[in-house]
Amino acid sequence: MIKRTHNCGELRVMEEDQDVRLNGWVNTIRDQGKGLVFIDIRDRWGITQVVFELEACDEALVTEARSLRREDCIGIVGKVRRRDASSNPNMGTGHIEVVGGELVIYSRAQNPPILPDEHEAENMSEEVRLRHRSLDLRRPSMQSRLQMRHDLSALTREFFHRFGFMEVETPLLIRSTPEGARDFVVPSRVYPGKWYALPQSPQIFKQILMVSGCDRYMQICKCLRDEDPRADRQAEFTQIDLEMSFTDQDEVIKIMTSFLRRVMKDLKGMELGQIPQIPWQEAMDTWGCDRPDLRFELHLQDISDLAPDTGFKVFTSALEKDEGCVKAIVLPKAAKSFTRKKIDLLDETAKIHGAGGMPWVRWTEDGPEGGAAKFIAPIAEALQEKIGVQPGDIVVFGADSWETCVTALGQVRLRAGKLLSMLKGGWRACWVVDFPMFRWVEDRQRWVSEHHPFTAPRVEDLDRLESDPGDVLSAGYDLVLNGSEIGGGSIRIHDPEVQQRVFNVLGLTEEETQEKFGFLLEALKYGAPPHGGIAFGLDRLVMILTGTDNIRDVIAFPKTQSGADLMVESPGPIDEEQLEELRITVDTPEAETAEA
RNA sequence: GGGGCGGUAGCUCAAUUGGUUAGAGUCCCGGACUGUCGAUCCGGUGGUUGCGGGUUCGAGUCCCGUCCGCCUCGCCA
Repeated sequence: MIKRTHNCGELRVMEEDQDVRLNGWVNTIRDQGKGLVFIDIRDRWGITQVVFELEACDEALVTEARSLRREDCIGIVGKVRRRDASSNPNMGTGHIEVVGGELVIYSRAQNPPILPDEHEAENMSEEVRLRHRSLDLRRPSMQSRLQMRHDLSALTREFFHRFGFMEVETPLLIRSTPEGARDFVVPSRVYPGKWYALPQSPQIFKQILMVSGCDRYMQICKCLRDEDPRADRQAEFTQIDLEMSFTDQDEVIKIMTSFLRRVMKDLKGMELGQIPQIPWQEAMDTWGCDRPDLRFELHLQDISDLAPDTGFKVFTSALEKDEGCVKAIVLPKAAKSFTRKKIDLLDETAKIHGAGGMPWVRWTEDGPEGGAAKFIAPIAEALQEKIGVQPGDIVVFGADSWETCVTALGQVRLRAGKLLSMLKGGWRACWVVDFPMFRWVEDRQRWVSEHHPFTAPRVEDLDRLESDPGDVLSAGYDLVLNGSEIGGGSIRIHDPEVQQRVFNVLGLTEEETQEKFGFLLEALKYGAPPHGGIAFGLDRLVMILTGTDNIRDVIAFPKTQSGADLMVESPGPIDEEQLEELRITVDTPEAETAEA
């Protein structure tokens, strides 16, 4: 093997006339005939042009170089030469080339199914890319995403190390607990019929570490939730997880704010401004979403007081509902560019998210026009006054129970923001605070935690925990960047009595809590410090830092939407003996097992 | 579990209303070329139209089922 002196991205005119050795892959071959051939050699750091010519070597070497094919793995020895007239300003190394004097072919490549070529990758089906991931990852853009991920991990460890955090590993094989997402489970061989669960997060372990006196814990850890993936969600994902003792909400927010600032500055050269704190109620009322995208306005405005005067049945019947309301969004100067088709898109968005429809009007010098104009006409003046609509604008309305109304309009807002190209540029973060403690779930006929069952209720709400659970706020907080939730945490319950009361509200009997969470309640008994923490979604943070909207692009070996790894072809079958050893019998329809 | 889009050469795509031997670019193979840089030019190989069934004289195209990928609703404390 040729031991390299440089990588393929670093040679400059400064190294002129130096003898160098490079290792890498053949990116392209430009064969000019019997006496001249150009080879672009690529490694993780870049691409360098190597030239084999009769003036510098014998014919046999040129012939061998001409036999190279894309993705052959090679090493070369040569001399750096300045390229004057023929320089290529598009490449970092474009002002030099290496005149080849020796060539070692480590490994010839069969004709590869896909080429690590950015031009082609733009159109390549993801299925093919995932199946041949080793080749896909050779692409510079994929390499740079992996690099960004590494840079973030390295910065994270360094940052928290300096603040006195200690990285502690927590187990992967734990026990299944109620609440939360569906668990991935692992059968026990030693205890047939019993199962481990893979952690949805190290939540309880990090709390126990606080009880153990670790004081400040952090971990970059895998979390697993057996739920359907999305474009920004994988069943298996990575969290930056941390927990602090003797802390409060303000301190956690302060440290994490400076962490995010540092990330943006070091990795993107961006100064992130002040990060406002927005109460959950305000976020929902104004943005229709608990993770508001502050890069554009299009606020939801309440017009419930004007709605009765319209005589519009959609409005009046909404107001009759429990917590019914009517809200409006002004789309400034949209009248011209918004065709009926775009309005229909917004209407469809509203419907998908639970609204019956989305009334709208176009505003002209003479007031409302089109859509629901005849209903809006009676309140035109008051409405103009209230929401500041101008001629040339479009106004869209939502009318329903509060939750349906704001969430549907919140989605309409996002869609409209995209259609109006308002999402460009900028980094806007906010903290969302004052979350409700519980949410009533109609299907299950019970309260569930908005955050998780270990989140502390606000002290002032403690005595209403049982009497009015829906009204209790928690000491929880989410960090939102450009409309994406990148972190969430809370101050935890450190009083076993309060913890038991919360479990009770969630409908867990004392027996059940003892069985499922006994170890936590036990630990809290022996002097638990006040503590709290947060978990950051590492994958999502890297997505934002690398500007991709596909989480699979920031994970080296991701899974598809049905949880398969197309490269290793997991999940796969296991041997009969393995099943027997685990005392597991499989009961699947024949059709499914026969298929392959 | 529901909705939407898609699956044709190794890769990216085309194929009129159901009609001849399923085409093109690229990759690959062969040839030409001493300054290319998404090299160019000439020639060539390459197909179970995801899979199974049905309708038809005839199916890439129509129907039914199924598998896979992407987006999305539910779900994701």
